[in-house]
Amino acid sequence: MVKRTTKKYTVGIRIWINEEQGHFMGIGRVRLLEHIRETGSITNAAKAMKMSYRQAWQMVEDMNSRSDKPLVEKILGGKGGGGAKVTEAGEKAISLFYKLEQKIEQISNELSGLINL
Amino acid sequence: MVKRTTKKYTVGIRIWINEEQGHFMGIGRVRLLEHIRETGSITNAAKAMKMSYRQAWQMVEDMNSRSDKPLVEKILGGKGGGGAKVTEAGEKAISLFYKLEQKIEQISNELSGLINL
DNA sequence: AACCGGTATGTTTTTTAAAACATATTGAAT
DNA sequence: ATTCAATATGTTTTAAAAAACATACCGGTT
Repeated sequence: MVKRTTKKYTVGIRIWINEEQGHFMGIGRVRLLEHIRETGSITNAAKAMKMSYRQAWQMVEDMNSRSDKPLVEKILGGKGGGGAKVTEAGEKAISLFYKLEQKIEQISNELSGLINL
Repeated sequence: MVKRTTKKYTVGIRIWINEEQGHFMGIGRVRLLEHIRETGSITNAAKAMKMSYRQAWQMVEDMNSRSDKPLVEKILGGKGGGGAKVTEAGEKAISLFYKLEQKIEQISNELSGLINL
């Protein structure tokens, strides 16, 4: 028995991807992309996440305009009024993010073990 | 020449310490502790950081009440009206935080190299 | 050409967090 | 016992972010 602390502490970590202008994509936007993939539209993705369509649309717009290739392809009008789909570049971004997050997750656990308050 | 991306991306990371009830101490509170150490009071620390005394006081209160031993010792009344000083436990928390942050910093750089968007 | 459901975008309202303000309390020093 | 500067705490105001609302546009389908 070496430690005699009463409280239990852990290390919390948040990770995101920065583009030149700053914050580009965090877990929230990744989830949005996934919901777009599932539902086929920004409207329904937003509903599923209980966020406003406006905000969801703006996030997509921001990501698209700041990445080399758009992460979401938007379809205007037509059958069903249109929709949105995650592009190949979008899928790549999603999996990259999870890869990074996974590495961090494990490191977070290691660091928690170092706490000696 | 293997990569041909136009944009440059980096990984951003935030780290903090959780106590059982959740967020306990991040970089903001660490800086507050350091300013208290420098100035000898919550009042002056808050001024130096351009935050309201009220908020600074509440942060100290929160940290003290949730840690085993208080991180800040507050002196009420007396010479100069009183003051505040960082305890041994407080100093320990500060250096632990920086130690964790430093490890993370380096990992952040490594991960940035993995980005291939 | 009328319909439909989603995109696109401006405007207003609500919510929430932070700041600002106000005042009482404390205790050593004079 | 008065003073002083800091702690302690309640109340009000401001500011920023999110949500809500409203409406125009778009283009296959019928």
